Amino acid sequence: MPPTPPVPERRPHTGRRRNEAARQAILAAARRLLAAGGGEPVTVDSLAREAGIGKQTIYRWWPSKGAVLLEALTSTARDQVSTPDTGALESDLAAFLCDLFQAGTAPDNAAMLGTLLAEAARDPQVADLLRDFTRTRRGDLRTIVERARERGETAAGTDVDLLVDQAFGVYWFRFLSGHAPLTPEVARTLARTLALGAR
Amino acid sequence: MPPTPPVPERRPHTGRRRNEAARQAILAAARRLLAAGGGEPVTVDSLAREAGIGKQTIYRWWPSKGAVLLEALTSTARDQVSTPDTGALESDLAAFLCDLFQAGTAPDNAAMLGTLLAEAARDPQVADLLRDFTRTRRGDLRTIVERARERGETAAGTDVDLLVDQAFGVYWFRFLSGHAPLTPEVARTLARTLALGAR
Amino acid sequence: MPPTPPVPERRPHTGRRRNEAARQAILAAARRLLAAGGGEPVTVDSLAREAGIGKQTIYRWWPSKGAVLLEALTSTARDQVSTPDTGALESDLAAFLCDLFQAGTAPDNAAMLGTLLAEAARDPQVADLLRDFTRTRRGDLRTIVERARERGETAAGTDVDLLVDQAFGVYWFRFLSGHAPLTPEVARTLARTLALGAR
Amino acid sequence: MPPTPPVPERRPHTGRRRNEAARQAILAAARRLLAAGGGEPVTVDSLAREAGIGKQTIYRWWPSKGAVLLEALTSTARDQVSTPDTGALESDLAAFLCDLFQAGTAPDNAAMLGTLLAEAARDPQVADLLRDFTRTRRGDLRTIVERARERGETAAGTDVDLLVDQAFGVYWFRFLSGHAPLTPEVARTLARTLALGAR
DNA sequence: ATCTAACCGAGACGGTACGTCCGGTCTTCAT
DNA sequence: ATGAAGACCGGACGTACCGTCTCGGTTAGAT
Repeated sequence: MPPTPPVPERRPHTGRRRNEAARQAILAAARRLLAAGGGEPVTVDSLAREAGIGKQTIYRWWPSKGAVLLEALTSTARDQVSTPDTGALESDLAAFLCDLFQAGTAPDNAAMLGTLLAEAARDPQVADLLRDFTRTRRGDLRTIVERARERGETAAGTDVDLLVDQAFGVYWFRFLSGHAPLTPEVARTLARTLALGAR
Repeated sequence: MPPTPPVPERRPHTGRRRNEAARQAILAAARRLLAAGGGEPVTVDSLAREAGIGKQTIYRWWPSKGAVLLEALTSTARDQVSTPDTGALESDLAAFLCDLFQAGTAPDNAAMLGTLLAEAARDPQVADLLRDFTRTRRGDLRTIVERARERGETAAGTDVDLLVDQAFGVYWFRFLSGHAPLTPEVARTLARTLALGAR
Repeated sequence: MPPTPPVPERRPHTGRRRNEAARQAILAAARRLLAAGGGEPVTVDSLAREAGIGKQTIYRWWPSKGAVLLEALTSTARDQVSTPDTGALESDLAAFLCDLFQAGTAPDNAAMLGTLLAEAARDPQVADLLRDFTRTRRGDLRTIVERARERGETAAGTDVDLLVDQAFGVYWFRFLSGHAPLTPEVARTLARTLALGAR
Repeated sequence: MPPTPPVPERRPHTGRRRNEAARQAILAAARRLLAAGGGEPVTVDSLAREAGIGKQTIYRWWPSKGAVLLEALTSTARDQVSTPDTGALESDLAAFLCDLFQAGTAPDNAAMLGTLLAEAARDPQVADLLRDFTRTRRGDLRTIVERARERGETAAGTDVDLLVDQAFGVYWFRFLSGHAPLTPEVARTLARTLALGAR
């Protein structure tokens, strides 16, 4: 079953200059297919068909299929997680992790991440892009912890990177394995544990 | 007393039996290819050739290539990590994590896991098997924490699952992303942090 | 659709001595499958299943699959064609050819020959056997012509082999190509032409 | 006169066009492999490798391997046999049959036909194509006989189709069975016999 | 107003791996 | 020893997908 019927709004050829509409059509199609669930792999042909464009148009602007999928993912994920500043480490962490868990468990995003990881594991280019993506996210969390350190909320020897990786580690491990939920309750417990451990 | 045996006349399997040597040859070949590094994907043909068997023999006993790879991995990993019992949570954790990190960063296993994850991400059956595998490993770590609880080393409200997932989370996250090392030093720091948080 | 349900009559294992019943079961199964039409290829497995025997039993008594098929065919064809002796070449030929054409156009035999030729064309052993078979049939026809020669019905320089091959050639060519019928009428016309040419 | 062309707006085929060079490379490779002798079966992979093309390109344009082989054969055979016009039936037949026998026994063509027949016998589509091919060849021979009839060289009741099939029948029967040669001498004898029988 | 070069949808191309099918051999247990 | 069952090796099959190339057509900007 096709995930969604091809959107019939005809994009005009622009010629000469890059057609932004085509670019957006590709990203939108990628999001639809990634989110479609069912685990059907997103092939380049299916992506081109869903977007109503030619395969070459994909390869003209992205180095590989995975790069498209990653951009489709990050362009939506970017603004779903904030870096709150409540003045206390635990509540900052709780807010950040609640957002993270919620975004990661939304069916669409979950499907996207899963599909994307499949690509990353075999396509080194995508793995690099994925690493870049997680670097950015780790940076967000680091910012929160650094602010707490400046407020004197953390002990001297605290390994900030390790703390950050404990948080993301729980998230990725449970997301990938699916053996335990990623509820707001868990987020709060984790925030408390981490804040406690940092003191 | 009824004359028929209680077992409802199981058909007494005629025909040639499964060749255990072939099974072991396949698993051994899978281990060699997974560990070969270079990131070359393990194809079914290469696996059959390396093992000196026919492709059909693979598909007769495993549902997919990934299932073979996973079994090859788990059958070796099982006995590379111990569940130490030093009498104190922190040192138990440190010992366990040192082993875990070491096994996970040994070039062979690292290559195996990476290759395997690629299969898992696209083959749901392999993903299930991988989940089973991690469940077993989590059980080992849980055992350590439970023992500490019986010794009264953990606070009442400690979320054991969360503690376990923090440990494995750091491992998997760094293993997959490769943004930070998995040294014994990190293992000891993580053990201290987790033991502290559990109190 | 299976050609025919496996015949349920259980043959007993005899042990020690060759089981003629198994041999006949194999030939009968071969005939059923060859005649089944539909063009489904007769595989060794399907043959064993249809006959209710093991594959090894086939290879114990025949060198290859094709040899079984050929024997299945010849053992039926042998007694469907006679070598009449009416005292005149033309009527002998007509009788022989009528029989030949009739046997060759019976739906079962037609399917058998077609399937068999497929095997012969790729399996040299079968090709040899098929050659032997046609040699026998050519011999039958030669006998008829030789008798006519003894009666003085043929000219001195008549190439008997060529005459025989013209008869069988028409048969095989039309049988294989199917572009024209093999009716008794054609058989009689051909007999007249050949008898005329021999004079 | 209507402004629109009479052709009812055929879809104007977009996309890259069929590569005639690839087509010719495939046919040439098929001819080489068919003629290679040794009886090695022509596999699709070997065909693709020999032609330097992908397997899919074969399956895109031919329904099966056999169809390729047949086209490879017919495209060469077409112009190896002529329809002579010497003014007399017997000499016309002799010339035609000499050509036919010579072409059919040339090692290259013989190997081709043999290999091809194996395909034809199991692939109905190829069988159809083969039938078309023989129809064309029969047409050539018919032409010769028709010309003789116009010259009054044949008796009234002559069955032209049967005469033609006698000629081709000898050819195919001996070619397939290989029990007797297809020499020019045989061709001339057959021509004399047939011409005689037609009078 | 014309030309031209980059863009577009479509889809054929070379190539690699897949999972299935089959032939002929080998092994197990029962008769 | 023979037979039924069926696992085994080897190897061809036809399909799916990737990333590239080529086709006719479109259009922005240079001439």
